[in-house]
Amino acid sequence: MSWQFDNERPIYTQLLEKIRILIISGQYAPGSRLPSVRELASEAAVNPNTMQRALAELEQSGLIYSQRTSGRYVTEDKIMISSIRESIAQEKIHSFYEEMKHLGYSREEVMNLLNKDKGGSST
Amino acid sequence: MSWQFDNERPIYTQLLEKIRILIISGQYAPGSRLPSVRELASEAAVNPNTMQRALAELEQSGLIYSQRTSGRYVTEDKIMISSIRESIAQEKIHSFYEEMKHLGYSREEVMNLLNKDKGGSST
Amino acid sequence: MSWQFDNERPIYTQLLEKIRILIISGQYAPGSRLPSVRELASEAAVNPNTMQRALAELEQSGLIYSQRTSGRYVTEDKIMISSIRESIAQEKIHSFYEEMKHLGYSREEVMNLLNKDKGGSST
Amino acid sequence: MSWQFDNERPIYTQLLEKIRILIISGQYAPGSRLPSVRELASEAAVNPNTMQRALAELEQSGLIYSQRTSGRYVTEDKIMISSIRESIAQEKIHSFYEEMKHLGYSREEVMNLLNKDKGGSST
DNA sequence: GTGGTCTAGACCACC
DNA sequence: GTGGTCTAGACCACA
Repeated sequence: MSWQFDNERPIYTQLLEKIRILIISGQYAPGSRLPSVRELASEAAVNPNTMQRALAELEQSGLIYSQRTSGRYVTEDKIMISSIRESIAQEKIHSFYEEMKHLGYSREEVMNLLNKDKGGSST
Repeated sequence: MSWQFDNERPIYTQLLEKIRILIISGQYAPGSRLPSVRELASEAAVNPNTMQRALAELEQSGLIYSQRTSGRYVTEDKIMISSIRESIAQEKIHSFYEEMKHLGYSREEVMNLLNKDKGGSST
Repeated sequence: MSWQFDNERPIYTQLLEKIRILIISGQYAPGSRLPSVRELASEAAVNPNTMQRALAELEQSGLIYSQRTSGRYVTEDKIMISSIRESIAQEKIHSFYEEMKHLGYSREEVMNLLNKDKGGSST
Repeated sequence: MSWQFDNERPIYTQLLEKIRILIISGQYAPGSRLPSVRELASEAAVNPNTMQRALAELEQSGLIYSQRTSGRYVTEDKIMISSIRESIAQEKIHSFYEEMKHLGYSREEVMNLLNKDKGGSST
């Protein structure tokens, strides 16, 4: 797990997105218990309050819920998880496509470029 | 031209990106003169200082240059413009592709989704 | 019986209120014997300690009393029961009325709205 | 303005509700600027962070929005304001009515009690 | 001066 | 030990 942040955006936002990815991609399974706030915070090397805030926002979105004293759990609602996954993907695709159009690329050109990137190393 | 901003990122950054797009996509032609800071600022409904800052950063990148008394001009260097265009595109493609991989989408799935978005309305 | 809880308030408080309602509304008759802590706890799917605490507080208020060996009983004092019932009702009415006033509703408007809700389904 | 809190619920929740009432009842007019976080915090005698949190939640609900550096403003959307007002009222009425039913009061009895409370002093 | 973020640390109710 | 709240205080980017 990477847990590295850029300074452009708030840390809690980046935490939120990272954990959301872990849930959406199934690495935190539906219904499973998350590590405690303190554990996650120390693992990510942030203040527990910061992690707390990220989790609180995730909770508000419904992806996780907290059980008063026993910990936090991923929602069991697989439909919600996959629908969030899809809506995030849709949003990313749409905005990506728009940005490329603004740069003056047609759909075909975008496709070509995407194909070229196929073997690219990742970060 | 839209000129609407979100509160997540500094306005001057958003201005910078918008103007850069205008140059890269050719709507501000190479060698042409930009509107004055005041004009641009009032058009975008921002503080002239903010617009000034955006232009200053653009100038630093070499995309525009200022002529002492007569104003600011887009660079005549078409090579630079197109190379910036391409590097921005490459970067967007790469990060987009990475993000989709994190969401668990394969290249083929991304392609399919992109094709589906074909007829989507734009903003 | 529902026995479902929200996370905003302590569970033992919610248990307490629910049982108090059962007594006040007569579903646990004056002088009758309550189910054992274990029974109640398993029925409500909570930890026996939690149920215990709820009952202890109820006992303190005088609504129930415990008989050394034979269990807990609802008080025979019908006057006390009905007076508690009325004071709770008064309190609810008063605070409800105040809240509606804060929202800017006159007494007449409240009455109208209450009449409209007449046929509403309940949870 | 009262600004007194009970210990049962988080302070930021109570702050949120109080400010929401001020907006909904029109005491903070649509489009008007709110006092700064620091002002509000000192007025309510709470830590600025606590006030900040309350305002952040209000912002998320759409009732207020923050202008990067100039302050926070009440939404201009009067429709939203009045619809929130009504939904809060509906919710209060419904739950009040339900609670009274649980206590064993019929609609007519509730009406009578409400009428009696007519001249009651408030807190 | 404005909103916003982050840290450090303490304290609490709950189970 | 769990989540949660609150404080105090520092710091930052922004307009």
